[in-house]
Amino acid sequence: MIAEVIVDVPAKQTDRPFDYVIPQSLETVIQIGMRVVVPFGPRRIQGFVIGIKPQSTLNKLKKIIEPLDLTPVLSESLISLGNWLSEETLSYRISAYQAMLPAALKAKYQKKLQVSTESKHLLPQTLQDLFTNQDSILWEEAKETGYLSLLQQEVTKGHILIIYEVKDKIKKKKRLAIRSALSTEELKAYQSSLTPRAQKQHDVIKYFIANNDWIFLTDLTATLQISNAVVKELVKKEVLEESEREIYRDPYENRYFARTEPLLLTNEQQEAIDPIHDRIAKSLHEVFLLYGVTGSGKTEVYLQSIQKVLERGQEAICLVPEISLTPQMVHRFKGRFGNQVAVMHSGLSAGEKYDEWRKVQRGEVKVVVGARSAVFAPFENLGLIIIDEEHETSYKQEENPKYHAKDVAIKRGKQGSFPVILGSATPSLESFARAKKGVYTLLSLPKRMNNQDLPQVDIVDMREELRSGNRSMFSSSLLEKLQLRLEKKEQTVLFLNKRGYSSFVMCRDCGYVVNCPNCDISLTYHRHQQQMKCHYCGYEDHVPSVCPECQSDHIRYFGTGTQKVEEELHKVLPEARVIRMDVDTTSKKGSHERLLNEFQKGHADILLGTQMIAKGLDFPNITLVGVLSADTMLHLPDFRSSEKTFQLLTQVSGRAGRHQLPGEVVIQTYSPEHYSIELAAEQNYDQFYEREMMIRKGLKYPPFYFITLITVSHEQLMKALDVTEKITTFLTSRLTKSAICLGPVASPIPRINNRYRYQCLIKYKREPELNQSLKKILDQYQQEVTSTSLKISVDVNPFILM
DNA sequence: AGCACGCCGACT
DNA sequence: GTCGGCGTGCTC
Repeated sequence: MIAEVIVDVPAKQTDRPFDYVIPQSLETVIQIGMRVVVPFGPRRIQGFVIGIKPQSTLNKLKKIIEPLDLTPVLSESLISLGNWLSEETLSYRISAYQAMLPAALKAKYQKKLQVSTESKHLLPQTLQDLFTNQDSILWEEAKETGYLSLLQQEVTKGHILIIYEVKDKIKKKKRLAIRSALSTEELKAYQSSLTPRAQKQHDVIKYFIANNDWIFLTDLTATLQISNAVVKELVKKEVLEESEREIYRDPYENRYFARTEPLLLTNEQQEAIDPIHDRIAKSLHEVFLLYGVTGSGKTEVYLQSIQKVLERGQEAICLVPEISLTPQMVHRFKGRFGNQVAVMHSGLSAGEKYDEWRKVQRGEVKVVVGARSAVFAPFENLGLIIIDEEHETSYKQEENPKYHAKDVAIKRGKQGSFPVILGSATPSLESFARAKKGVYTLLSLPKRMNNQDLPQVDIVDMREELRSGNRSMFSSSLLEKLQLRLEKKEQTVLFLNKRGYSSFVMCRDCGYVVNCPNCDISLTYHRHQQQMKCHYCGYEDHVPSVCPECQSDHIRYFGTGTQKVEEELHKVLPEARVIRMDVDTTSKKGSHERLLNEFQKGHADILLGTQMIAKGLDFPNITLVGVLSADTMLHLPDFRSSEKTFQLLTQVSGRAGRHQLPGEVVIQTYSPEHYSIELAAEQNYDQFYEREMMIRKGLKYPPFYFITLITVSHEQLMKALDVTEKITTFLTSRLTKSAICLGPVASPIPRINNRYRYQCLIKYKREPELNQSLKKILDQYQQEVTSTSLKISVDVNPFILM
């Protein structure tokens, strides 16, 4: 039989199946969806079997070397989903398949030089020394010895072989398990033959007479209070046998989740859930937009919908944005569905991710809660996909394949004929517009659960503060309220919006800003290392003490980091206990949850943080939320900046007063009259939607138009510009009249790592030929892409326009 | 992506 | 006359 294999070479020319003979011995083993090792040119590489057929049109085929899996890692439906994904995102099929699997399944390649014992003595002395203790050395190491040409001579003589190894990236975690090697009768006989002094052995035998199953060595020694030696001795005597047993790493091991029962739904929740339950029962595909204000009980709707799916013997996926940020969410799912839940998020190690994935693959769990890539969970009988906080940008992957989890979810929903729920308090304009058009079904939860009032929001004009002589980062109003909370022993959350607002070094005399020499952006100041770093290429430099332009020593850093805010806080409120949450304090595993726990227990008065504290916090004692700089991302070159600002502010404000105590919110801003800030303060989504839609319509942006962004980069500015120009001309000629092709324009970051970047932005309504045209472009420049430094990136529905 | 093959300049 | 530079094209 012949296998069609997609090989692990992400390139245009290899983005198609290659035929291989399945050797007789593997005919019953090799299945569609398995990873295999195949010879490819002189190398050995990994590939995916995507088809099996009796014959090939070619006649001199190579053989599959070996399978890498015992069971397929991709089902046929996931393979076709992968093909769709590569088609939609214009990426390679191999990249699409790999994006659907845990990283642990990506192959690791090693090139080695190997010498056989017979030919070892034939080598020149210098080379023999290299192989004294080993039969092979890594190619990389060989390069460093400087004997590479000498070694290559031996390769041609046939004394040394070049071998290519394909390995899995991680090892399976194993533990030693023990069981009896004898029958119960034999054990009893052995027991009676023991001397009375061998008490411990006696205990072990007694245990195995009662239990003849496998037990982990560690568990056995712990329960019987014995040492390993006792067991090892019995293994040696062949009374017991041992075996390496594969185990799962459970990130939530030893954690207790209080069991919860379905809550009684409010009338509104019931009305929202009815149509969902109906489509689940009828196995109908439909997309629901669940639009519910913060605290309206969306999660309970999710949980009870999943319940329904499980009762029908189907499985469900719930996507949440970066789940490690919301341990509370995990608690709710584990509490309701116990060990039927697998959790997948970026906080897990590669091994843990792999283990969670395998629980799904083996059918040991029925529910997955996870970040973006969990949308590919290998369930075979899916009944529901939920996307919580559907407006979140983290659902879009910025690397190839540049997919949006929402599109994948809907595709799977259509294929499997089941509903998809998109939930948000601040839906993306795209989704809300679709709901209004009837493409999605709108379900609303307009009221908070306990009818709590929305918090009182104050907008503080920081320009006024400055005029009245307050140069600190806290307005007098915020400071006053902070003091009041300290007295009343209530908690405050301070939110610093850092995105698009990094600390940079500027000369106060001449305005010189320290820039990266390779990229056209300013270097970011890193306080703890006293260094300047470029976030795009990694360039590092010292902080200058005098201005390189005008020699003035009035050069200092600008921008507000959480550390600086913390210092200021200590100055003005020395008695306040502050917990700071940012990338520095949460980089260690589990530290995120630990800090939140401390805050919840009341070990601090103020929680100070960035983006990451905007979601999921639901603590009864928080009565004040302060937003230190509401408008920093309003001025980014992004047509979604108003939308993002509105969503973020609404989100943050929702943190206050979720329980008995009423909440207050202070928003500090330099543009208090901006509609996204004013309307976020009122929590007025509907009016924001209307305003923003008007603007989008005028500017021909989504949801009125689709957009696709092409970015061309090259070491030479002229080349990048020239190619972009040609692409723009080509596209303009092939698109319909209603499409707009903007370009070539310099990218908002015109140079990264010494590569100049130009873009072409396409806005269109309906362009069925677009994908075809884009493929043509990629084909056209394929040669230049491989031979010169030209790079062309295509992003269909981009979220970042840089 | 790698790697071999192949055609030109700088050395023993 | 050979070593090694990297342009070109292929990998079942």
